[in-house]
Amino acid sequence: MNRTSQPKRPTIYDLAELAGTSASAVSAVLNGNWKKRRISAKLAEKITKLAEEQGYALNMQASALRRDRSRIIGMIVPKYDNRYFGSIVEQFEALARERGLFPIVTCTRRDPALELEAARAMLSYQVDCLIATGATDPDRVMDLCSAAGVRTINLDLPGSRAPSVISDNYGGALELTRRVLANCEKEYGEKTPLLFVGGRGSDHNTVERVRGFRNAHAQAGIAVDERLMLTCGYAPEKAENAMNQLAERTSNLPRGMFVNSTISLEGVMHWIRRSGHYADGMPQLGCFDWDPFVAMLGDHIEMMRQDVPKMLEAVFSIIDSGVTDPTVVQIPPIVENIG
Amino acid sequence: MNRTSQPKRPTIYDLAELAGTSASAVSAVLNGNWKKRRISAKLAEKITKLAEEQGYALNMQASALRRDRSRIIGMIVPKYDNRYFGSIVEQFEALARERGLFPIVTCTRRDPALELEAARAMLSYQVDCLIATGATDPDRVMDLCSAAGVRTINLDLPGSRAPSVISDNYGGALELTRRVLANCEKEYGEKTPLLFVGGRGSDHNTVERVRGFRNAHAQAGIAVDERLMLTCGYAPEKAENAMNQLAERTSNLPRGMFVNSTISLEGVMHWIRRSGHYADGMPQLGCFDWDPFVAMLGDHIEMMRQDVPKMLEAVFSIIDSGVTDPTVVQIPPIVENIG
DNA sequence: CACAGGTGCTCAATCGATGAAGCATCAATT
DNA sequence: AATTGATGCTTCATCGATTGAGCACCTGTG
Repeated sequence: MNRTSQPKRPTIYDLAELAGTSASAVSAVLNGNWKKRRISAKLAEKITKLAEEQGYALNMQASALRRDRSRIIGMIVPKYDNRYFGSIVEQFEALARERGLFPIVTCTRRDPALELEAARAMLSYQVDCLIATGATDPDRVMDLCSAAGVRTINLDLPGSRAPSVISDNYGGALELTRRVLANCEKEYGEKTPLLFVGGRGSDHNTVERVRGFRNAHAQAGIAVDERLMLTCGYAPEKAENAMNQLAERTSNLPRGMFVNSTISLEGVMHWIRRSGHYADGMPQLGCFDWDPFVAMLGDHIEMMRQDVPKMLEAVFSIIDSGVTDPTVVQIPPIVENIG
Repeated sequence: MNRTSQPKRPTIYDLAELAGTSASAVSAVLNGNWKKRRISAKLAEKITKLAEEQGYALNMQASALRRDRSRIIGMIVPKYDNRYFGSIVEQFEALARERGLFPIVTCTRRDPALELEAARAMLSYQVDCLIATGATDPDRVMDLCSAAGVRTINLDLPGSRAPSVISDNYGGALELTRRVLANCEKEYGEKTPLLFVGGRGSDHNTVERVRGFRNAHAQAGIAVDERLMLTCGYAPEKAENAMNQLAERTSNLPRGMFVNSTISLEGVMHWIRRSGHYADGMPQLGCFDWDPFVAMLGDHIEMMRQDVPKMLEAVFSIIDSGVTDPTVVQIPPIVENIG
């Protein structure tokens, strides 16, 4: 197949020698602007064929070093363990490739230190632009990048010094809370405050969702029970612990719950099964995020699905338009119908 | 913060000028081998401080161009829409970083053309090694890479010309089938063949799982019903269509099912809900893959969880040991207990 | 016949980091 | 005084691709 199985990959100089021409001609042909550089179609064809035969692959390090732009676009993402971030990454890669950009994505496990380290690594790889998804400290990431002259865009969680694309957390939470409250009233015939569980009290999304949650209660004429506000973090174990502690404090468990992510829901559901509470009937649930199997868990659960395609379109239209001021684009999430 | 907000990022030459020294001294200090190069601690400290102040970040393109190895390790992965691939990627990134490698991952959406394009792109970025996860055509990827002198390791699906790490699909399927058959017998009091749904008839994993499925039937003294072997692809819609067509062909639907992935299970569950079949009672299910919410769907479902941590340890021990011959390492999957 | 303008290429500098080779300087030894 | 051997640096070529500048050669026009 390949001649004498070269250990080294061929360069434009190797091809030039084989074709009896110069490296600059080869370069011009292979990066497509041979017409501008007035190379004959005959030579172009010869070089193209040779490149194919030799299994030539452009050395992007060399190419990116020479050009001003690297055509690499980076994204940091907290986790790969749910459909929301999974589809963000898939969509990001697809849209990046459509634009001829090379996407590199790295997962920071919700660890602020890893977040900065990852951002630094991306800068070393000369990314033209960095998308910080769900960053715990978007502004520090932004500082790092702006010092290097690299644009940032925040996704999922907003920052204060770069453009951000986020869900309409307030509106989504308002609607989701309304629905769960309505389900409770329909099911149990009484107005009763919901539990709020999951998320960090310090993060913008949680703050906004809590606001929507409170306003929906106010509009329904229901007083929020402050003991039922559990912003304990997103991880399943944290949600489960919070539920355990709640159950120790009170015998009067809530009839309905607002769960702040599928990943927190995992802990809540696990607790419900393990603890034996709600053995007489599941609570009415609302989940801010979507998962196909959660949708099959029963008809007592409502979901808000964040509109990932629209969010990423917004991100790329910011990139394309060159906006850099800290505007916040809010994308309404979608009420997901069961089944 | 940063002086006059330079649009260009500082290079070792900029730092050298500021420090009144040479670029090679700066380079030696910043990449840590200044002791070998006999740079004084005093100068080293001065340069380090200056680098920090100026927000210096190494240009990896330049660095990688100069060195022989890029310290980049690539992975291609079919999808991000399930926990299996999600945890593979997370684990991969963690282990790569532990070794001082920079992981780049790209998702190929089960598209053979995109798979090759992605592999080519990775080669352009001079990856030292490429992990092909669940590749539809691992040997083509291998050919591309070996022409460029880059090692490949297959993960999840084996190839014939590079080392592979896969689950023990035969053993896992044998055990899973046994369990579902036993559940059926316990529940319905009769021996009855299961349905097999999902996966591609051409892929190694599916072939092996079918083999385990058949042998478990044989060992239980049950004849496999050939009309119930639906290797229709992995996508939810494909599984759903296959179920629809099956239901049109027969009125006698199976009492138990072997579903070849969570993603196929999504389609099967959707069909069960929509179609109204099984309204009188869910079938006994077995799923080759794990998802926390599936585990909560009920007690009529068994799961085999692929042992991702062990699989990735195996991958990196192959990398570390330098093995390149086409050995296949099989990692037993884990029976996941409900709840 | 001179000269403009086009065609088809080559030369050489450049991007930033690296490291082998080499050059001072100084202290210790013969 | 001459030699050896550290010590502490600098110089320069190099990695592979890109691109402005420039060199031959050819065709057509006045």
